[in-house]
Amino acid sequence: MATAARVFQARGYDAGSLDDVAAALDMRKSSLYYYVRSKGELLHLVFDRAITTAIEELRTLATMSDPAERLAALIRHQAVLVARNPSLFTVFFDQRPSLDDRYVDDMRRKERQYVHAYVEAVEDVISGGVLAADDPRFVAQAILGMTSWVYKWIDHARDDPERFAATCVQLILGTVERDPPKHQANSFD
Amino acid sequence: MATAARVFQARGYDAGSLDDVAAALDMRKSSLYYYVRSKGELLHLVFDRAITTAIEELRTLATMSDPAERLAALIRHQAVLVARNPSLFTVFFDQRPSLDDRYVDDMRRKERQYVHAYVEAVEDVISGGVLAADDPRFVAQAILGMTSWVYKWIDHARDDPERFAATCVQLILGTVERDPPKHQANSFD
DNA sequence: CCTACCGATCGGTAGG
DNA sequence: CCTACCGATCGGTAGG
Repeated sequence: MATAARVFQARGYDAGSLDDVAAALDMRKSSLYYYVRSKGELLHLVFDRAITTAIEELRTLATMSDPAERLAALIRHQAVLVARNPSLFTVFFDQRPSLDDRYVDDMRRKERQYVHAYVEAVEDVISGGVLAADDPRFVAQAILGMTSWVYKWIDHARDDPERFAATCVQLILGTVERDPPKHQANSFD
Repeated sequence: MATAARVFQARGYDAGSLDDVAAALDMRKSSLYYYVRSKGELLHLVFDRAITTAIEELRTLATMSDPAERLAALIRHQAVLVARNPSLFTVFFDQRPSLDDRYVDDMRRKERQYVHAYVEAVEDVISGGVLAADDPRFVAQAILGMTSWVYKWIDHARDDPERFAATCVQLILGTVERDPPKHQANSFD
């Protein structure tokens, strides 16, 4: 899946052939069919890995009681997760039109649930008075955009995911980070 | 170009065939070759339209003297531009791997210049004390992410680009918008 | 996990 | 701007 993600990131889903994926794994194309039924299933496996990883780590964070701390954790979560797995999320975010129709409903459902966690955190922070804004959905999408976008520009030679995450938290919540919590290494790239 | 952008947005560049583009224009595929030399050239035309439109409107905004006002204008510019032309910018942002190698250097040059205008505006606002942050590049990319991301989720039936733009400005600069400036209608979708 | 191969799609051209 | 057509690529299968 990680190899497929890298191939699809570099060439796009259609142009990235199963011959390319197999070559990167030092095998022949037909051998891949021992593991997957079709190229479409392989793409779905990549999508599923992305959304499942994201949701699993989110679940524990969503239980934090202090609204501002919870939102800060969600912001760091998305920035660090995407920054650490650029090829996985490049495919997830940019190859949506190639995903087979039979998977899209499930994917959209999980994504809506994901966005909802951010909307809820934003609402809680707004009612606590830490943040002023009219539309929590706009704020949540702005946050998801500023953090997710990192896969488009991050250069691992110079940019530290944790430092970028801290910048995002500061921009939204206006507080300087003192003791950023440790994130577990969770990279597929 | 607008039709091609819509086809490539819906199906992706490779899966969106010239037969599809031609059908949407009520012609035959071969007729397209009167206007473009190749499918790759058509894609480049879409890319060029996106970056050129973005840069042209940016040029006038970049001359504003007040740093905070200038940054606010840049934020609104990107949010409204992308929100109004989702198919154009979906192709521009997500079909990069399909762009022919001979165009990528030019595109990256223009993009760097574009990002630089945001970095500069952020630096000026920071030295003015309106915003506190260590790395202007992180802040600029965060701003470009929160605004550009709008093409992924905007629903024109319920979401107003200008209102979202105002939310972004408020999140970054913390001031409530009173009299948002009118933007010219500039939509290709 | 391999070699050999088939069939559909699709970018592109000929010629009008 | 059209009809007719070619050739390459590539997902997928047969059979081992």
